[in-house]
Amino acid sequence: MKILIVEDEIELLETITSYLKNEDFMCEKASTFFDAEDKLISFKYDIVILDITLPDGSGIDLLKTIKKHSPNTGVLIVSAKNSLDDKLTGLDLGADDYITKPFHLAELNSRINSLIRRRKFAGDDTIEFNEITVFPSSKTATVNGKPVELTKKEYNLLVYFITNKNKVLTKESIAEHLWGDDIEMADSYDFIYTHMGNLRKKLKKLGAPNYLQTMYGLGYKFADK
Amino acid sequence: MKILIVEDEIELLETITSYLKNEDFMCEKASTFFDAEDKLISFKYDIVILDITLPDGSGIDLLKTIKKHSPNTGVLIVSAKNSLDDKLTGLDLGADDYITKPFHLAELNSRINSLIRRRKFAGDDTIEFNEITVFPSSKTATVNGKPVELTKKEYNLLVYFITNKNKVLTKESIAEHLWGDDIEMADSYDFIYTHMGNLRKKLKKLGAPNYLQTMYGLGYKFADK
DNA sequence: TCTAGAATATGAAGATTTTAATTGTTGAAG
DNA sequence: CTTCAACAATTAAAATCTTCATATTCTAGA
Repeated sequence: MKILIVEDEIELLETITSYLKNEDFMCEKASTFFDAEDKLISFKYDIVILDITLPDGSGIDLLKTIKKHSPNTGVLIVSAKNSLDDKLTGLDLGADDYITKPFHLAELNSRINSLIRRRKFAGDDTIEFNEITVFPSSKTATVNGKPVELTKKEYNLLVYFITNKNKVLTKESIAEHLWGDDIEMADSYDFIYTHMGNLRKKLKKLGAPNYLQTMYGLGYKFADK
Repeated sequence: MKILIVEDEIELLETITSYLKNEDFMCEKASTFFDAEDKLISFKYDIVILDITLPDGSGIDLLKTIKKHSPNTGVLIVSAKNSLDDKLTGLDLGADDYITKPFHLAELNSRINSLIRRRKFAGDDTIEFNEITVFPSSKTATVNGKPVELTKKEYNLLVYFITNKNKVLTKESIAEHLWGDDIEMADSYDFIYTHMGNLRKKLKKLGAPNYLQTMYGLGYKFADK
């Protein structure tokens, strides 16, 4: 998933970039109109985060350029302006979403993810970890090239772990992520043990090491060794 | 669900109010600091939508008043300012969420709903339609006072219909609302027929009329007659 | 090191959800 | 007024998810 971030405030540009890199996106930066235009014509991006208030040109023109050269690229407009007109103009011209400064990075992240979902960019993309490969477009996965028969919950569990590799995930966060509103928190979470067991069993059967490590009293971690 | 809207821009105040009334919230308005303070002390609200930039007093002080008199009230701060400081101050002082002008009414609505979910305000609240009563706090429902044994999907289905009574809901929107990411759109939606049938059967068994009307080729409508 | 209690794992039963096949219904076109 | 095809309902079976009872593992503290 390749993202171009167009933002003239250097500090904010760096903040966003390092945050999104940490979320496992491939990021490139552009801090001027011409830099952005150049990169947009030369390379293909899945998503462009576009500040429309640039000092040396209008972001709206960049939006037109994007839609002309690669109509499948998703555009998330960032603006400090309070004008509703900007918002509407942007959305009319084909932007996919709009976020007003200041914003929390978490919100930016969630908008990017909802954009990915809506547009099904996932089509071109795979998520990998050693011998395991996940294909979001078809919601399937393979181990050493052999397909794993995963149920919906197991698939979601695997994706959640693989996209948060090397991080300890608590049962609470797993429950929140996979079940959301449907689950009353502070319940027993017993079912997670079951799903973990089933997922481990299926991955093991196809020859993957047990990456799903139990961190006693803390949660689980998906990692090597 | 009782909501107080504190906003000095009269036009916006009216817009928000009529929108939220249409979403079946009980709304009251306050356009000045003193009006708001008066109402906050005299009545109990589940949620306060609070513009912190009032001409005759600081919204931050109102926030303190709210937290002092009724700590369980949820507060959604509205601000035109771009300052991150305001946001943090507000959240530190006990606000539950923050939205920057300008915003779409749909976004306001979704934030209110997520606030309701998080705080479990639903505890005090019921949703009713003739002989049917839904208790969000326990995720249960009754018909003529007799409990209906509903599964999770059936419960969600009933809530979605009853909170959108008299509106035609397409199979697509039902699928999106109940299954969200977990479902690939443009699928068959066959399972909705099954769930509809099961829900109808259970409601009928307890003596409720068939409110779940089929709108051939369009979807379903939950309504009288 | 040993032990008790908490945390996690496992397997099978029970409940729910989804699929699939069949039957019934609707409304537009002839 | 028919016919036909799309839409919807119904039912049973299959798959999945959750619960429950039991077993195992882990860790802090004796």
